[in-house]
Amino acid sequence: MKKEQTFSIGEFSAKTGISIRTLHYYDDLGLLKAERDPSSGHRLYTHEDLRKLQKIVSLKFLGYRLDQIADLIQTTHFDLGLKESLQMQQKALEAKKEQIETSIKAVKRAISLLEEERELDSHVLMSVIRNIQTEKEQRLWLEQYTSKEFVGQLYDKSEEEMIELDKNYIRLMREVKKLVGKPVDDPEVEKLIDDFLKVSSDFVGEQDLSDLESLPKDQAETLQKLIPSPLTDEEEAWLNKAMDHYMMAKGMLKPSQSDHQL
Amino acid sequence: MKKEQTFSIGEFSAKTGISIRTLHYYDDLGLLKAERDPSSGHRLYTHEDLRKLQKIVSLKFLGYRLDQIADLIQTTHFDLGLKESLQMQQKALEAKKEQIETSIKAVKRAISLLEEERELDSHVLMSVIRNIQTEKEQRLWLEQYTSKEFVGQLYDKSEEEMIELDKNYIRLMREVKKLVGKPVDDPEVEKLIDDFLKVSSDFVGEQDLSDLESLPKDQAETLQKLIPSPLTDEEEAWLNKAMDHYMMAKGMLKPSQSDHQL
DNA sequence: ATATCTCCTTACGTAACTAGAGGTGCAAGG
DNA sequence: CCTTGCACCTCTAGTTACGTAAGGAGATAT
Repeated sequence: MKKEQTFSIGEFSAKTGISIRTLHYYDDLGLLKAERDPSSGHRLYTHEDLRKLQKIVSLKFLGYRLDQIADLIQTTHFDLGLKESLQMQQKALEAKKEQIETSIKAVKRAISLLEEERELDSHVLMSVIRNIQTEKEQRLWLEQYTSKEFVGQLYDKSEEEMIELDKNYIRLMREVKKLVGKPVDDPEVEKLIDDFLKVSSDFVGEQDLSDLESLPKDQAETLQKLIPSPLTDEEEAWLNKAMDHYMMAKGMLKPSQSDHQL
Repeated sequence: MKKEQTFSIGEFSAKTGISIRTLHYYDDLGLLKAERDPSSGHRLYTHEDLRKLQKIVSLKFLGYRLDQIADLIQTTHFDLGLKESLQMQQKALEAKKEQIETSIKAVKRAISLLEEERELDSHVLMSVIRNIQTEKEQRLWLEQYTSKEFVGQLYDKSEEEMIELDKNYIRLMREVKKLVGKPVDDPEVEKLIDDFLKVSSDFVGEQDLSDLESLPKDQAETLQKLIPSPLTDEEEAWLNKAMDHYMMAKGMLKPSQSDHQL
């Protein structure tokens, strides 16, 4: 005759910090079935249940879903089989972590941009964010066609450089949106294109562009999908026209696919 | 007459990587309403919609919920008002990140324990995990009653020390589970308690225990809730008895609340 | 006798989709 | 002409891990 101390669901909930509703739920699922007081129908929890619940909570903490936990708590001894499973959990968790870290990076950059500019076009901000979001894909994609070093030089910049680039980018986009529609030979427009080219060359730094220029045209389209533009169709068309005109005027040939993407 | 190129939902989905279902869903929500071909009823997406979708995806990336996004995409210009909102996002994201990091830590430790031991009692492993999970609370709680330095010395150990401690812990628990029921004056039991005390003193290191011993008894209970034991009631009771006997025999007084918790 | 307390069950709400069933319109192949 | 297939449509239900609320029973306190 063990005196088997039991607890009501309320006591058990208070003891463990797990809500009554959750205990009901686990009971319904069969994950943690409590005995019943035959007269009242009230659930009775034992010390044994307490340990079982601790197991459940721990496994949940490791990232397992309840149905997986239902399987796992059957076994009283863990062996190397669990190791594999744990390694999968680890990978899943690390993926989540990385994705959150990228988001944090984007949020931070958005904040510092807002601090500098105090008001900006939503499309512009969005395109900056989307750029961060897709950076990894962009790199992987570019590495396919160029080299790892090239990509590294392109992307691995310091915090300040990044912000500087963002600011320039924003300024340029603002200008474009302001000047759109003006004749392509307007001096203001010419200055804009000048600026554009300067910022672009700052961006790529002192590296060799031949890698980039050897990209076939159809793949440049794929790249465009990865790097979103904050411009409307008209703005984009106008900018292309202005670019072409500038190139022609300066005798820099090739009035075809001018690429103004950063 | 703008030629307004439009896309079917399939094309749009392929272009953006967002599933057709999701596009339907966004349409139903009113988040991204597509025009309809009057004859077929098919959805028609424009370039405008593309940019809107990019905004949606970007905001989702920043951690906003769809209903919040529905509000946010109304405004075409962002200002300092958004900054606060972004800072909240940042905090939320960082909280998530921390929690994931703790989980990763737990998973890693579980893995390395499994590698060392190759098979172990599930309760023991769970209690190790739960210990990691509640470490923060334990620290906060202890800091209330002792000092920050004391707590720091207790918890801030190197990776190897941690694993070493875990291994000792596991060994002790295994021993307890093996010897449970033996008479308290059995030499094996005595050796176990010896071991227990040695490991405990290794754990607290060369620091002053007076801080810990001044904890009132009722609060020691609270601590027990935070630090789960992998032992069954019998095992626990037996261990307490053995402890008391050991203390008495060695003339170390106080046969009351022996505390074998790590 | 009534109010309060703890417990019970049933069932709907949440977030952001995914999956499936069942149906329409249109083009090409037999 | 009929069928097949494709791309699209709508509508319903399922997913995860609960939270919240409604309505009721039995025990205790005033």
